[in-house]
Amino acid sequence: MTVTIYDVAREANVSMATVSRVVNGNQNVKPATRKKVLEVIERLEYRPNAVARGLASKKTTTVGVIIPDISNNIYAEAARGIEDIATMYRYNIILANSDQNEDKEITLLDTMLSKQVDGIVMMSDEITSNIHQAMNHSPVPIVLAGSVDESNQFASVNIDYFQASYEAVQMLLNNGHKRIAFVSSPLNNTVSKYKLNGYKKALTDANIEIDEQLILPEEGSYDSGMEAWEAASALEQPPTAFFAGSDELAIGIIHGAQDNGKHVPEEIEVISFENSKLARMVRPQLTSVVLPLYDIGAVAMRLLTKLMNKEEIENQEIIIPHRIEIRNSVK
Amino acid sequence: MTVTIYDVAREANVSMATVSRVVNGNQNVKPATRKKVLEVIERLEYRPNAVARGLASKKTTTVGVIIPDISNNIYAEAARGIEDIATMYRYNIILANSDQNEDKEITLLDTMLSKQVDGIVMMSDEITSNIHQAMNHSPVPIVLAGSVDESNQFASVNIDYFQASYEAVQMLLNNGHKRIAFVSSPLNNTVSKYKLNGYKKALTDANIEIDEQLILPEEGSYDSGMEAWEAASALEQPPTAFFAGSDELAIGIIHGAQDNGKHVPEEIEVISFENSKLARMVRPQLTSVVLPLYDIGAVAMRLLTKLMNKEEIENQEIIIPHRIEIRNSVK
DNA sequence: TTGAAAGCGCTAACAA
DNA sequence: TTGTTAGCGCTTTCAA
Repeated sequence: MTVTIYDVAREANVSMATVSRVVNGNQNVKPATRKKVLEVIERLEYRPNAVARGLASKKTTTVGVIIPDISNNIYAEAARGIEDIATMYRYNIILANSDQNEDKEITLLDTMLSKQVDGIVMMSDEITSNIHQAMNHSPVPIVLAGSVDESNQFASVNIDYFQASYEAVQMLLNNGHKRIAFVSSPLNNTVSKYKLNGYKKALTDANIEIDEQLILPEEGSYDSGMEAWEAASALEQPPTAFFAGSDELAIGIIHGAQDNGKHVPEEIEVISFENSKLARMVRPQLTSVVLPLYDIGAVAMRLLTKLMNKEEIENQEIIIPHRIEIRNSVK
Repeated sequence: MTVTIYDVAREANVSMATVSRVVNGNQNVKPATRKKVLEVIERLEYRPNAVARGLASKKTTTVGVIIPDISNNIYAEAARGIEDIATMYRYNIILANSDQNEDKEITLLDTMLSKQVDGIVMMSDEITSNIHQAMNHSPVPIVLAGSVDESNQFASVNIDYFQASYEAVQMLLNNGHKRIAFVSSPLNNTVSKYKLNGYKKALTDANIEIDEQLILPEEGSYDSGMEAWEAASALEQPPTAFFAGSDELAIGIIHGAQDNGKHVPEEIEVISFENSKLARMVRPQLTSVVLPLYDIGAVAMRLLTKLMNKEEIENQEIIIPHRIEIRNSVK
């Protein structure tokens, strides 16, 4: 029913090997033969079976992508970067959501390997030792995107979260703030930990004592931003500025403040860490560290192609540059 | 190097057929044999090769997902619904972005079929006749999610866009508005066309003449929402209410109005069509038709599993219920 | 309950 | 430049 390479060979009066050659663009085929084969392929509407090809060649030209949650813009943006570069290099992507769950991440790694992917791009908030081990067992290369592995063993693409946070907090410090709140995801998230360290270092360098009450680990959602504002404003000495770990958090904080009659940035200043398109969709618009998610995904995928190709890599832990986009939530 | 079913068979002193049976949960295996095989599998860390299995069984347990753009929240939400149900039924997903481009959509269909997916979920703004034809050539089932095919030939999952729009505009009408603007994506988008028809019908039923100047086809982005506001407010008789095709558009319109000193909803009322999490992240919060993207994706995938399973389907054009979420952008 | 054997559709030596 | 021939790792009759 389905037409196979064998049907084409018969119709064109050549061997399957020759058909295979023309399909794969092998130059060792006489132009006349190629033409004849191509005609038959078109006439029969022959479509090579990638599964059979994968079995024979041990390459599937598909890569696995494990991310926490595609419906979260942060990851979706990265996924787009990954897919664009994958397409550019003629790979397809098997995409799966892990919900940040260690068991799922490990199961997913296993599933993808059983599907014989040629490589994997992974985004994970915390590379636990179990995941570590699973990754080490992989016969194909894996690169971490926007995820840091503290053992520094795996290929990865990130920005310098510590330094970026340091600069963000410094901006607030330069505006005279002494009480700056840190609002970010739970601290088992490795990236958040780096952000916190940057925050602390900036304060310490400015000779400001760290007040644990101002460190508010939240979920990253809009609502938890509002909650963070409430918790912070209830303090005896409330903060006058916020360093938010994401745009949603920042918007939640700003709305929390505004709903209570506070003006941003006149009374409360807020700096975010993400710079998604949301940053421009609030009043005041968000001043934010730009986290180049698309680029992180794209560079990670590009790195993976090199690894799959067994090219020599000078440095497999890539740090891409960051900057701060100045808008109106900071004076 | 990699361990195969053959290695397991040898180690366990059984035939490959028996190993295959235990791996596939076939009941015709003596418990003792099963136990022995399972032990060897564990000891050897045997992982079945899904590609070989796919070639032999002609099933890959993977489905293709073609969507316009994963970095757009609308599609990402649907993708999550698709993936969740796929996972539930033990399918993996090959995800690709089409950017609404007909050529890409057709190429993608072809690529996925060559990878031998067992089925396809597709989201597309316009099912052109070329796509139509490509879909008809598919040996595996395809279901459209949140996409309407005007020929009514394919399985699909949608809400009643016409009726939902009718109700939204009616809500504005009931508040006394006579000049209501329609702002939505370009009208080659089939869904937008239905929305426009709902809008027109509501006006006509209220004996209000349709003013083409109030129909503003935009891109769907925040910026084009702002532009729509500007264009509309520059009219001799500007609209007093807006029906926006997406949350971003609605927010752009609201900010456009607010930046020019207008109050929403006191002076300008806006109703949206989407109800993403953005709807709550503006002031005033958006009153919006809820477009249940996650559900659309989930139901589409569920339908696909039935089709792949060759189950009898009573109705392959599913319309799921919609409602309007009342918030504060409408009085 | 188990095994033997024939493919699934293709690639990749190797030979000619 | 082309063809022959083994596989790739598994499923699936068919027999035993």
